[in-house]
Amino acid sequence: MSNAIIAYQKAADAIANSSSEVRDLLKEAKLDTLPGIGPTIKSHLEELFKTGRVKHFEWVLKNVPPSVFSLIEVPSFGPKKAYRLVKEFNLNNKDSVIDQVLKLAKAGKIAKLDGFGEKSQKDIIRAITEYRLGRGKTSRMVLPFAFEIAEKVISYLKTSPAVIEAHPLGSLRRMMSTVGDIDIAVSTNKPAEVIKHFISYPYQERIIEKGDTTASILVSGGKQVDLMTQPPQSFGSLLQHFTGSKNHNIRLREYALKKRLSLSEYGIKNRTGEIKKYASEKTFYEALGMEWIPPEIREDTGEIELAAKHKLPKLIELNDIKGDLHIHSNFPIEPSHDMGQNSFDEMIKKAIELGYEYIGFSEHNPSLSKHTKQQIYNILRKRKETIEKLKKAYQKIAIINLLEVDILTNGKLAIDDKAFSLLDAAIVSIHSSFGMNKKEMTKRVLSGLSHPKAKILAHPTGRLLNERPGYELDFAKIFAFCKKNNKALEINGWPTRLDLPDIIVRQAVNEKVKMLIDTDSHALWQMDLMRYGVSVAKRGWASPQDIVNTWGFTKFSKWLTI
DNA sequence: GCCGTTTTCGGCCCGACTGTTTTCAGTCG
Repeated sequence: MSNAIIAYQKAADAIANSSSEVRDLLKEAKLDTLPGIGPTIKSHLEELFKTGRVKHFEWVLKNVPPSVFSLIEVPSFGPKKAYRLVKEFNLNNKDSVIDQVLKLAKAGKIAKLDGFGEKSQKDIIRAITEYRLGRGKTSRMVLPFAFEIAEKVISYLKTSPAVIEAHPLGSLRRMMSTVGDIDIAVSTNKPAEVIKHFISYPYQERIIEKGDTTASILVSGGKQVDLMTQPPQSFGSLLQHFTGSKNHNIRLREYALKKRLSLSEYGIKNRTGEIKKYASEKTFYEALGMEWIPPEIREDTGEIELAAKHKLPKLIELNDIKGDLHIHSNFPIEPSHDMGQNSFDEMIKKAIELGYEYIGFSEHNPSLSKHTKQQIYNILRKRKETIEKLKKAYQKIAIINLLEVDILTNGKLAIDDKAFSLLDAAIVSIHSSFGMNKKEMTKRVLSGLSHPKAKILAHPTGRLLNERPGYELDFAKIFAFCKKNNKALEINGWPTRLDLPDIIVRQAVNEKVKMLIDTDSHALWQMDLMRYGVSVAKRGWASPQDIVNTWGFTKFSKWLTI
């Protein structure tokens, strides 16, 4: 592949992984701060945003029929094969090109081309037929769903004495918010025994494939789980390779090449061609002169350079969390949105079990349409009385009287100042009119956050994974406001939210904006979902000091001004 | 086209798999 193509792909990747809009970077003349964007691509982007087109691209594309791009959509067709077929048979209709290729293959005309044969022709028929059936396009699972499937399989695997270690691989191990495949690596000296144990998994629906060292099963729910085994002496290299990310591995190999070392899933090859195996990832990274890099940040966004200097930050861990502030009980608040399923008492006991120093209750505000201001006040007064009693009853844990208050379309909050006086502090959030533009939405959010008791902005982007992208906010403005006024942005651990997204967390960390991690629990069991919020924070390079609910209660309550 | 732990020039990740090959080219992860 041409090196210019690689350069363009790297640039595209940098833009996709940037937390800022290209348009904004352009405006602030910060475009070439993105790695992979140099003078040429920068000037192309400037031209694109100024005139809506790029002369250079038009010149390049003049010789590439659009039908080539349609054909590349089909797996097993790359640029070379697609271009060749389009040119050879003069297929210039981008809408019918795939059908035409299928027809040509069925008519036996493709096998006659130089470099093609009967087998390639059959492959083409199969590839297009599968593509037409929509295969290989299964949507990615949200992280907690995939993680729990993997966790069950892994704890089952560990019941076999032949299993020395077992870990998830790929995006699952890196704790990305959505996950494609569930792959698990097992360290063992008895692969046959492990495979046999694996395919006997009680929740297995079907064995897809069973080899000497690998196997795949379908588990209930229709998800595929792949297993690969490796002896302990080479387990580290395998784990490292299949954890990725692709970009992390590429950068790591480029780095190693400079030391005349070549990396692969088998180990590290030195200049004499000898391959050294690694039992652990720690020794693998150490052989490159680096400290071990947590999987969550293996995305080639600076972690390799810092690991080489042994200067990676200390990332937040689950046991740093000292309280959960976004909890919906079943108190009869007659709310605007979903009510919780469990009582204050049940949820407090669960928080104690989790070892928390404090817990904040934050049901939705009473519905505006069904109540007068006075009725809302009365409900909240009754709620405050109940919580005050609980504060006295529980010595082991501090209880905080919060509320999740809607920011209305006009930027006003759903309860008035009199009602606010009944609260310790409030979480504010958007639950309506998602269609507002970036400028209006930013204004609305900042207006809501400006109330002195509004300390936390919940699920800031409003996204729902696999459902909706969320609204747009001007995060530069939000960050500046939060920093100036001592507000915090929430990292919501709800499985389909995971909001803030990790790349925005990273930016908030850089801007020294405070955040906190909540579960948004509406039931007891959901209070265990904290670890997914923590994984988002970790992927955003957050340290304990960035997250206010890692603070002890004294410091935390001072920040909350109660 | 981009970039800097041998560098402002000379490189650019690695291996599996497949097919058409007899030493390689394309696609994929």
